[in-house]
Amino acid sequence: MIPQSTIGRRPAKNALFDGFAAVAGAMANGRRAEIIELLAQGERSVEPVADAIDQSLANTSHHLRRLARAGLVSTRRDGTRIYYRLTDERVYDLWVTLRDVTTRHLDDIDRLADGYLGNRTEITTITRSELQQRLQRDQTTLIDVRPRAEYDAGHIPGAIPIPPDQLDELLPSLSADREIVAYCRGPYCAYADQAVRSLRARGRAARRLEDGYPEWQRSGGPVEASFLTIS
Amino acid sequence: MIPQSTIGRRPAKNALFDGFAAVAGAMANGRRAEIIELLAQGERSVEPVADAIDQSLANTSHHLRRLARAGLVSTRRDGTRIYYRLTDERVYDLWVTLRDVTTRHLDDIDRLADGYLGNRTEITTITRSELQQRLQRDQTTLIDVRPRAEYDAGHIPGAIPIPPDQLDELLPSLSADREIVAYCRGPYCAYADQAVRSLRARGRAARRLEDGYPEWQRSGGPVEASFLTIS
DNA sequence: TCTATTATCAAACATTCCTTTGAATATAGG
DNA sequence: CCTATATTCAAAGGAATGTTTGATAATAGA
Repeated sequence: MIPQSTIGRRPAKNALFDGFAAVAGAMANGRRAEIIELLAQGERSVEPVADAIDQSLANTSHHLRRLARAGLVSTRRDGTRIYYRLTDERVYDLWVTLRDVTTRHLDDIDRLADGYLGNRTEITTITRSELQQRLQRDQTTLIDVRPRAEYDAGHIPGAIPIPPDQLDELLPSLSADREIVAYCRGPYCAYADQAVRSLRARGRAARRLEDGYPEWQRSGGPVEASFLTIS
Repeated sequence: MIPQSTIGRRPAKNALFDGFAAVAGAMANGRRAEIIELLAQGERSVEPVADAIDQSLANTSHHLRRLARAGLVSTRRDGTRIYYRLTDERVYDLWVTLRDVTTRHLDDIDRLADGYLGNRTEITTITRSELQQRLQRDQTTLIDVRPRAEYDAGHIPGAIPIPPDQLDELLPSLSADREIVAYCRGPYCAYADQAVRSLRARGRAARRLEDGYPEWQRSGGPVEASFLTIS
């Protein structure tokens, strides 16, 4: 029995650690986790968020409010719209660390990821540094398969916008003499996998960039932007 | 209305993000947060953990189990005891990042910390690098105010063990000609503050090390250990 | 002022989570 | 085998959480 120096201060200690737990609790819901991943792409108003997570407006508003109360997201009003964004880079760090720890230690996560993204053994990746080299030597066609608004808000220089709803239309128009690299929102974003599968089915050499655009940006890679916000 | 490319795969996407949320949920309880902070000091069996968080054995076992299911802690059996530890360094990173984000963004956290630790304006801190310099020049008396078993399991070279339950006995015996620096388990550990207050009340010059022992160790500072485990 | 749009609030139900209680399991040692 | 120790299991009540529904605020523009 270790002597308790917290005697009498237990309620205060509880309250302090409940504070940390409250922030963890804000991330402890799958839909809110999706929201964080989405807002890492750039600020959004409520409706696009609700669409992305397939939830009602009221429920989405509720989730956003909970994230805001924990300090993870901040808001800005413009006319009748309220835009939500991650409060700062550290919040993104927290999300990436959570994603990373989960990937390493939760036994089921590979099975779950395969369930969502399909078997990924055929999807080979290219590292950020290798991509940068190949781009400099003009050896690679780079495509950005995120929705157009996200491309406009910021993309890797030289990337061709191929929005997910126009994959079938635009993929055949890519020149056939070079390898293609696709990127999207992050390691658990389905768009790039979809593009790579489609290209390989046509006999083209295609890989996906490791992780996605936010990771590229954060690791100091060059970016090009026109500062649009979504909806 | 943005077109939904997740149509039909919504259950799989839900399951994937629920996986991330499950790990966040494992941290989303004040008592479990305390457990993580405690296990960052070294492995423990169930009873010392239950003591530290002032909870019943059954409930503590339940919390540890939940952390284990999320992959955040691992176990090892030795005779009748089962020792719990953080699974790896990344789990500690996750906890530190959560602590950091909470400190920055949760409005109440300063008030809560003051409630537990008292007004900290009088507790000045010293950085790790400054401490290292002063130790090399023999300008500082360094005291480790964690429980003895934690000192034995690893401490900063040259630190004098002053367990929290012997503060009043041992503090007067410290030589009076040098500044004293105290450290303990981390930024929200009360022992070092308690020691600094007590010393300053006696007219001694005293500061606390920023953060605590795990942060010192992790940032590459030298350590000395005798590899004991706690009960 | 009136209307349309965007977002939040309030109430209600079902679900999950936390804690306590008492019983059960696993190991060590006599 | 029997007992003591350390830990987990199972059940139950109360609290917190997630979702839906319908009503309520706040702004822009006619």
